[in-house]
Amino acid sequence: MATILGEKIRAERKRLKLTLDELAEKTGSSKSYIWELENRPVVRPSAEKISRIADVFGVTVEFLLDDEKQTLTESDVNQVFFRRVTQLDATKRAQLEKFLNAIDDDE
Amino acid sequence: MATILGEKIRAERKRLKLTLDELAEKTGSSKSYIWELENRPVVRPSAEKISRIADVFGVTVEFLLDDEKQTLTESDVNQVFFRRVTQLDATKRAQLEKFLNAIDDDE
DNA sequence: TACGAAATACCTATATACCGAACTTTTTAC
DNA sequence: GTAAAAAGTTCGGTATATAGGTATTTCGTA
Repeated sequence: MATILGEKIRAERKRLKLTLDELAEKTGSSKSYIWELENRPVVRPSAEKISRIADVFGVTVEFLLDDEKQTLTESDVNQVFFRRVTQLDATKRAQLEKFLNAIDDDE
Repeated sequence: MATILGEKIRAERKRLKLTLDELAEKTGSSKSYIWELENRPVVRPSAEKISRIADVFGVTVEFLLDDEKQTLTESDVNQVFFRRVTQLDATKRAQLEKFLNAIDDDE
């Protein structure tokens, strides 16, 4: 019944052992609205609310909003790949970006 | 008169040489609403809209929303890059790995 | 110059984000 | 047990997000 976003919010709230009221206060919301975010079948919160919630949880907005992304940690494979990428010099990094642009055809 | 968010959206849109109409279409919005985001003195867009706009621009939601943040940091750039990579299908991901191997000559 | 098209600015209407307060359920302490 | 307190749920109302229209400006080109 709840959205994936709603489930994530509830999970993180529970992880931090916060009540609806506490999370509401920390994010400048009402507890009824936090409840709605967690439970209603369709929600469309403002960017500002989501941003403040992400702040309290210590996660990125992207993590909260991306339904594909169910876990906080990247896979080990990704971590290795990303470490190599961050260590590239600027020229090679630019080459890689260009290559990514070429194969990642966004319609 | 416009918000900092509005100015950022306009700046990025211009950088990508997009019209209001084009950005609207890419983000599933109306052009009038994109105009309002850029020009109205107060706006409170939904997380979904901002997320889709950030996607088109290739920036993080955090960059768009944080008024302090006027320029993209290294970690913003990396975050977007990594996100794109994780969303590639297996074939393209393999291509990218191969390309990385080619340019990343570990002496 | 003029004319159409494209871009921009603004207006109106509708759906819904979000709140406060009341209500119900669960937990805590005696 | 049972009463109070805390947590969670529901609901009605108001403000506003957003689409879709229309008016105005800019721009290319003959």
